[in-house]
Amino acid sequence: MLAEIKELTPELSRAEQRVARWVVQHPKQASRSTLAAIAFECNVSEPTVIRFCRHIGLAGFRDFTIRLAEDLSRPVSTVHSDVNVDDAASDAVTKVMDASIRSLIDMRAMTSSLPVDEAVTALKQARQIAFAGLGASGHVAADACQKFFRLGIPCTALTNTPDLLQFSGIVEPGDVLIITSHGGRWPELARAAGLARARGATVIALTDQGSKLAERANILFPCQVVEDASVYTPMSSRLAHLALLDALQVALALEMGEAAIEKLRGTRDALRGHEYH
Amino acid sequence: MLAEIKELTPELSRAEQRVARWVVQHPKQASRSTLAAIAFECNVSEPTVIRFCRHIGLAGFRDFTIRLAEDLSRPVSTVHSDVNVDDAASDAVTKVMDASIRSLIDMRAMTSSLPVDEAVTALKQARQIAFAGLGASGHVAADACQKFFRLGIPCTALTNTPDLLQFSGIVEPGDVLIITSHGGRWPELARAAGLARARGATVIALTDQGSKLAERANILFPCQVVEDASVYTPMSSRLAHLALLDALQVALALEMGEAAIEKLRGTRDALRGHEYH
DNA sequence: GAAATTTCTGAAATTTTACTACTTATAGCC
DNA sequence: GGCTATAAGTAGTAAAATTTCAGAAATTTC
Repeated sequence: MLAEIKELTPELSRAEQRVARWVVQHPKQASRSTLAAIAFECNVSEPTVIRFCRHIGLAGFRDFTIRLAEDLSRPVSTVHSDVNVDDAASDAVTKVMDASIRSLIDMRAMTSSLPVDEAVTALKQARQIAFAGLGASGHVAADACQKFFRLGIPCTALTNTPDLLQFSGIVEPGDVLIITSHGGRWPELARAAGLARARGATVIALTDQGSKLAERANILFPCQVVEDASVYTPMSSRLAHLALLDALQVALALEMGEAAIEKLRGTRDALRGHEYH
Repeated sequence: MLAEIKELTPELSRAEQRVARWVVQHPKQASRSTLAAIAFECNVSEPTVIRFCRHIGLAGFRDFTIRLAEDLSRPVSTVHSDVNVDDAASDAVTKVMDASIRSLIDMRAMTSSLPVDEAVTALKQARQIAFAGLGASGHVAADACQKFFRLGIPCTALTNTPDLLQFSGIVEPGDVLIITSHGGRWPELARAAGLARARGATVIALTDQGSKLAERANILFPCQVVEDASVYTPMSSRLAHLALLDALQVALALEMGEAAIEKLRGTRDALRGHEYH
């Protein structure tokens, strides 16, 4: 419906165009405002707002608010997702959430083409697993580390360059190094991947397909990088990485069978007593 | 929301129950009716209908129609499929991804009822912001800390109990403490929230609605806890928390205006030279 | 089992909100 | 420039939501 309003805007009269523009920019607010409030916000009279509603094919203002409310909570994709300077706080929140959801959906769409089995096989045989990432990806690495460690596998998180490089200089064949990077552009990551691989470790990369890091990895989980449209754009890819690592952990646990279940139960029970005291 | 109404029905008075039942049976009609029409249909008086709206936690009848309309156009949450021992690795991956997506969608569906504006107002005035979380939520806290720090606001991440408790003993009025917790069951978190609040800080909690922590927070972002069906179930709520904090950061940046943009550009430019060398 | 207290419910009044009728302003055209 | 047509606003009206309050039901207490 917002798209429709945008489309019809040129055909409306001046004052009504003002209403149309405001509504498109503050859809959430619009759906909850009163007629008078919108008229005030747009500097037009109340009848103008009603005429606007009629012109876009609705019965009246009452109808308008309900339709808009329905529209706003419809499955994603309807609204354009770039955050705008004029957005009300709650509109921005919705847009950011939508972007996050989209990035997960995109990743899900590719699951069938991902090298899940290869990765699980490598992880199952690993003597130890290291998770590397810098900046925001560092948190992904740390989170994943904690996740996999609960399977009873020795795990480390490497979230700075010196640690990572040192680690890649001492890995042994069979060790697995999982490197997470948004764009794969940090040269140290590619270097570490090269070193680790040369020493016989398996390098798994979650990064952009065309990057140097991607080239040097044994197993690649490609993640298309969405170019930052504005300074506001948060790095939604990191959510996709987290979700993918969650999924890999579960897949690995299944592959490990009873052993994994026992470990997972162990971690859970250890916390339980503490939780309620 | 309809589910919620059903659940609350027994607690309502007789006349209000009639309204509740009618609404559940004619949700679409209810969303487009007037107060008088519904009162007539249910054979109750108009105030009764309003009281019904208030009892289910809404502001009034106006609020009711909009919420209902939003609710009705939401995609019905399909059955969440638990990971099965017999699943092939790639099936498991898909299921876990689906669960992650669902948890984000659920959160997105609630955005309209979240106290975004209150939170942004508090954050804008904050002298400093602290992000607290234990275990997996610790990574969420650390990630959020890094995000908000880029706006030029003094930020800390508190990911263990001693740090958190000490911090809550020295906060000053105007400071904001954001506590993230899956179930809100760790008693230390509630204690810290109480201490911080007593000292005049604003406590924002991302946690389960019924928890002690939730009670003690100034501002609550409720996150329904999905009971762990099996040991495999990963904590998807953490993704929702991350996405929500992303969204809050963007909302805050918008509210801060030019100042925020300048800071964000600054952080970006500082990295740029390094990225390609 | 009656009195007292609480809770519930609806009638009527009040306020707010959406909508209409009519008037004034504006822009286009001969 | 004056006429026409359309746009926008003022003021008023009907309708809808909300509040107040008093009577009715239910519950508790003695």
